[in-house]
Amino acid sequence: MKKINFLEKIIKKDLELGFPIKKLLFRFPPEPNGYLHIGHAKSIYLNFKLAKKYKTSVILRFDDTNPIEEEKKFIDSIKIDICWLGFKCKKETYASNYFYKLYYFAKHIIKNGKAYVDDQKKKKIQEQRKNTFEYGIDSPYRNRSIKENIFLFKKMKNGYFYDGDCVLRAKIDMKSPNMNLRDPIMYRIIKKKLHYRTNNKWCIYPTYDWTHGQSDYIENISHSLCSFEFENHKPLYNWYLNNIKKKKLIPKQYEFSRLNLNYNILSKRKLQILVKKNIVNGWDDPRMPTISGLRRRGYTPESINNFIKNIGISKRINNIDISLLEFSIRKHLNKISSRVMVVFNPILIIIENYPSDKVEWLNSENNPEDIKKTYRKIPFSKYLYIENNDFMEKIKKNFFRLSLGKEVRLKNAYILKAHNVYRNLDGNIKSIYCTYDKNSLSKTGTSSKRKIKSTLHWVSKKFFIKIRINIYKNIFIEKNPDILKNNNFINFINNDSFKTKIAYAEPALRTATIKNKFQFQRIGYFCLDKKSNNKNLLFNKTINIK
RNA sequence: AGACUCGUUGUGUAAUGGUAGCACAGCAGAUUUUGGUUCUGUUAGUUGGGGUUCAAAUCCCUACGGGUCUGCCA
Repeated sequence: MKKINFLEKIIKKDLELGFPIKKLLFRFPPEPNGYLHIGHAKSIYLNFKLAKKYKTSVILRFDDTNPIEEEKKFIDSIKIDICWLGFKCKKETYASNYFYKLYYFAKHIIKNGKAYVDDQKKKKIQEQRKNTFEYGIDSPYRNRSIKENIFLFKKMKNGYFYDGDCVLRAKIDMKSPNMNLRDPIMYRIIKKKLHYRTNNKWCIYPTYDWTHGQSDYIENISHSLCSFEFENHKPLYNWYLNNIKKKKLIPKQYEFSRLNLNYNILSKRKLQILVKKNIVNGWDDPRMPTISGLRRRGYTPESINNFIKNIGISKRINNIDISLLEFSIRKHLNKISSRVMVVFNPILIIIENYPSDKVEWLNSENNPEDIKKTYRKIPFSKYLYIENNDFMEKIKKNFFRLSLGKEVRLKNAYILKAHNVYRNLDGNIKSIYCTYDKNSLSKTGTSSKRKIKSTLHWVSKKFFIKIRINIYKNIFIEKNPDILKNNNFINFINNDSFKTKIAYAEPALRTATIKNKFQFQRIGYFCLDKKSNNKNLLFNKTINIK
């Protein structure tokens, strides 16, 4: 039986009660003030999957009501990210398309005596609003005549006032326990920055609360799904809708819990602080939980969508462990990535019974998970590098790799036996003298009966290429960086979250492209960074192998 | 302090009055030319107290705990 979340249940019930299925319509309403992050992926996935299930669609609506914060570049990035995640919107709209309609609705509300122009300063209004355990007090301008309000609202719109001089307020209830209903602001004057779309056409801008429900109404959205912080806004959402003309479908708002990811912060505003303070290198820094950051890190759309699917939708506070995300990406990358051999901390192997001028180009399988087998050639020679920590001089319990007198398999090559080590003057091991069994080549079957417990990756000293690798760790050292509130998450920055390293890779990596995903065998998953070039190959570590 | 809201193994999420299940993580074993993958097994849960009922995670009461709200942000 398929799991069905509480929102699907609500919709199912609506349909059972007679709501026409053809009128189902959803929306995704980002504000273009930053890049999308994995929390948005949850909302995107939810809406698009519902739309798909009921054969309807999703409108992408840019909630662009605050010119101070918003920019065109964010619009572009948001569209790219949604597309990359694999979703297609029915159409793309803008709240700013509805500024005139909203103005008309506002006049309607004023005419019904339900809104007024308040000449007080911001601070005064805030004082009068009081707090959650004290009644607010009415503004002295609350009972202006309708005629005067209409007159003043027009003057506001026509630019007679300056930023902060006055606002339009809904006349609801200054004593409401819900602060959102204590005469909320509907319009404010913003002249200090022009809107990136409407330019200087408007100097009054509708607030989120005033805009959102009406935009849903205009677009015939049936179910307006948002995260829990808007829960206390729902009575206001409904109040506004009840106070505009209603000839048609009234949208309904439902809330679900936003995504919280351990060791991460999922708030555009907070992520912006990381960008502005240069704690990270831009919105697409591979440490960022942004869609663009995850993409650059090597995450696939499939892995992100699968992760979102697995965590589900509910109304309770959730703290998702990062291991769930990691599981998703490993699962997908295991299926699709090409296996290659890269040595991170090299130690030299000298094969005493292998001719010094001989080179064998050995066949090597690209991906054992792939049904259609493909192969590449890797060079084998007398001098090789293996990982430093794959060798231990003395045999130790639970250590299956190379030690003196013991045999290991070299991946795709021969069985190797270590005999001696050569030390530097400082006592560190410089190289390991070994012999190989020439009848033990991989897949030839000759020595395959022999029980070899361990298989090592390696590169040829003569043919390896140097690559640079970016290695990332969690950007925060605290599981819940928001624990102290007040933007103190900065205190928990992990100063050790980024490292770069040189490694020795098999020559096949020279032809890597940005679309390829690699498994550096026994180490992890990696992909080419956008800053890589032919001379300096640069890789990002996506995730270590388990 | 109030209004609204949410409490199910370590983490998520199902079960809408009838066997508390699934995924991740953990642990154990098997397989393996990646200490990966795969497969098998396994540990662990209904916040407490009362009530209704043949039967309660589910309904009622109550206590406790978490979250949101005092922007002219969204």
